[in-house]
Amino acid sequence: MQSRTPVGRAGRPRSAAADTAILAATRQALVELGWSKLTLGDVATRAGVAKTTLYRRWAGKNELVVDAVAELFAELELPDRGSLAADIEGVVLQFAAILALPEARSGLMAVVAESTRDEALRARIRASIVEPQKHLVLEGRTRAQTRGELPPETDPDSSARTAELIFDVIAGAVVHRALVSSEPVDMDWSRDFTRLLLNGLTSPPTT
Amino acid sequence: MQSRTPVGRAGRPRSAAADTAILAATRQALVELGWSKLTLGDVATRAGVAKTTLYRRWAGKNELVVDAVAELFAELELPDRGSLAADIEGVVLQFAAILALPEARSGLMAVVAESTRDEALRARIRASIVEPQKHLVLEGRTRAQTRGELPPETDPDSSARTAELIFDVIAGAVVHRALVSSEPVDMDWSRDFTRLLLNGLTSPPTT
Amino acid sequence: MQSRTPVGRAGRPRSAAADTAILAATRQALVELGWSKLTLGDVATRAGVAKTTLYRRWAGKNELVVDAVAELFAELELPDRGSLAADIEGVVLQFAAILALPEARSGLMAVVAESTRDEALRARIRASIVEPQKHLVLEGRTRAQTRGELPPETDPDSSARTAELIFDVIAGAVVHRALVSSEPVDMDWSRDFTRLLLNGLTSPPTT
Amino acid sequence: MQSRTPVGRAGRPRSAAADTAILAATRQALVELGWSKLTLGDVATRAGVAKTTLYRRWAGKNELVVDAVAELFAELELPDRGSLAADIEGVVLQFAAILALPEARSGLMAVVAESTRDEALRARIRASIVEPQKHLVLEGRTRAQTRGELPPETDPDSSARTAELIFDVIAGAVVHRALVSSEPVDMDWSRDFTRLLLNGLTSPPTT
DNA sequence: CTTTAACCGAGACGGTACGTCGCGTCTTGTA
DNA sequence: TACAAGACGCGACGTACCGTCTCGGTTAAAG
Repeated sequence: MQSRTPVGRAGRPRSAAADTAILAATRQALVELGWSKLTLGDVATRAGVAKTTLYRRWAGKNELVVDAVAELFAELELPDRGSLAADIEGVVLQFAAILALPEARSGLMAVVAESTRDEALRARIRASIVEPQKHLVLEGRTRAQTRGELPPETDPDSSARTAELIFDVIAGAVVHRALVSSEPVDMDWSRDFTRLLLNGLTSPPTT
Repeated sequence: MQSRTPVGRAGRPRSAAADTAILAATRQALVELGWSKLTLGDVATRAGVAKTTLYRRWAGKNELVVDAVAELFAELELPDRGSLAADIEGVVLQFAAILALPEARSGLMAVVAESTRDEALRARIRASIVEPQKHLVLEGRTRAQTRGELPPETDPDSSARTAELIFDVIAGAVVHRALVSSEPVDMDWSRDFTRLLLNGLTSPPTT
Repeated sequence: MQSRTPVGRAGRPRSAAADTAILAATRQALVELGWSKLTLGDVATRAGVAKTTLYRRWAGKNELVVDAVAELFAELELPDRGSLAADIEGVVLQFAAILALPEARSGLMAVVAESTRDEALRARIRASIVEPQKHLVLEGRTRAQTRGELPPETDPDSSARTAELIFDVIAGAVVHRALVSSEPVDMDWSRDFTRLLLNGLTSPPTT
Repeated sequence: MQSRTPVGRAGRPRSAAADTAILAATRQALVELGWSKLTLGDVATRAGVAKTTLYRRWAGKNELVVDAVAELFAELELPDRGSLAADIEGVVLQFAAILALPEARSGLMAVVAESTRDEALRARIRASIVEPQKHLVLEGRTRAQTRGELPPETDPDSSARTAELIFDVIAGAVVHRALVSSEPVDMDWSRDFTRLLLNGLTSPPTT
């Protein structure tokens, strides 16, 4: 009757626990059902939450799955294994381990597919999942330069372009091997791939 | 493609025109609506065909879209441009041109996503879309060996493994650049990528 | 592919049994739940029918309940009990018996309430429920005139107006007694009411 | 009307203005939306009040609307127009005028419909809306007896029964004419009805 | 040149999920 | 203790597609 909202917050605050429960439930549903049979009603039930609560926080299935999958990739890091080749092999295997998780396989490609017609979704995927991994390439290069395995950068523009290129090559090759060719990304493949990346086609493999 | 009226059977044969019309309608719907909003009822209407006719020939949306998209990739070939580098750049640009088509972008990734939980679908995608392109790698290598740009094969096992690896690297990198990073696969990128593939990281680009 | 719809009917015809089952299920739900807790989903389940089938045939809850209730009133008739007074008493008791059914009580008033803001619904109620009963008044009057209990009509306009008036008085009084005052419409009340209707207030009851 | 802060209670007292604002908002919403589309959240907003405040005072939509509608009928009275017939015609027209208000039409029948399955609601309607009007019948009869238009009462039981009967006949007929037959309750109809009520069917109208 | 079996269009059917809306309750901070 | 604000669990809404099932009508190869 008198009102006058004095400052920022009014009303009951959103439950922080709900977010956690919903994202976990989403991953569980991805494992059991896969992307296309996952329903938001089912996720809500698993999370012990009402469907409306879910819709209040995410615009739809796509956005929800992006967030759920992003948490899986957040743990990637670049351990120092002593040489550039060993560092690359290590990160390739880590990446492959994540792609072996059903919740990642099913969810990741589906949102990428959806993003071909939705610029906002594409941006969200890049911001939440892809960009945060690019530091791996930059760190790896800096470390290799420190070791003297790679020459220092001269042209900053070329430097950035090359980093992007390497990222696309590594990420693309691993994803294609794992999800399209459907063959294992194991230590053998990782070694072959790394040798190709470092030496190129014209320096023949020395198997 | 998938049906063919059984031999020596009485009764009215299936309309051949229907197959063509349905696949064309599917691609048109992919362009206008994208995978997730494409409905089989709508495809049937566009094709001037009853829903039953469609279901008599395809098991579902996934199988239909695989066939519709496969026809897009069937036209890829390896023109002889005089050098291994030029051949690779050429095929990369051709591949990118197909991935620029909305019906390919939207459909391809979606069926790959679905295939993460459906072995039969995965096999169908490989048989219809992926495997037919591998000859590009084999032809390119043979041609390069003839030219003396690459040494001849010694170990047949290593030879096959390397071909698979190169295929995953090329296809994966282009797809990742085009659909995930969402950056253009143009002549510049194609040249950078080919140089990396041929020379490797440790032979620095000479831009 | 060839088509040319030759004549009237195409496609699978609607199930006649479904209509019957749906209306019966509606009345059962009215008995158990009442108007406001009746849901179309529940009616569909009771009828062993999909919700879509129900919506294909009725625009909404209102229209459905009108049809379901109309069948209850369809059985009203005017038995010849020998005198105008006896005839009126008989029809009043019949009417009251229907209003004693929970499915009639709950449904009838609710759709009348809804109809106060929906001209189409109001017309449907009149056409399906109300108008079909007016012949009771006309038959009763004709019969009474034949018996010499009432004078023959002179002015056709006045005749119609009076019939409408009598209908409103009888129907209104019984409904009000049963549903608003919530008192029994039994033989005593029926007799009192009939005496008032025939003799008026100024000819005092001779109880 | 229904609440009243308990005596001798600590804490902030309930706002009296809120009750008024809520009931007015309810009537306004009945006019604009009708019973079935009226929502308590909307009423609260219109009244400038939180939903909790509303629920603290009324159990639900039914109770709220009964109170809102009751205020409309509270103003009915029996002006002395000189004769029994004129008095009846006057009260009939007054009653009809209220039933012409959208907030009364829509609200009244709806709560009556709801009351068919809710004894407490039925009692509330009678206590708040119906019973307070019965004095009109009693006053009218007394006045007519004073004038000599009607004989004095002899049997108190019969007297009460007749008053109830007349009330049901008048209220029922007017409601049926206005809401079901959906015809105007104007001076002509009022005169016809009054003549029938006073003289009965067998004393033919002298139009 | 007729069978006759499979085809075809249309569209109704039993389902499932959608995304929204209102309910009545609760949890905040402020008065 | 009341109050405004608004999140919450719940359940129904009406719609859209799914994949299946009648229908009546057609069409080409087999008899």
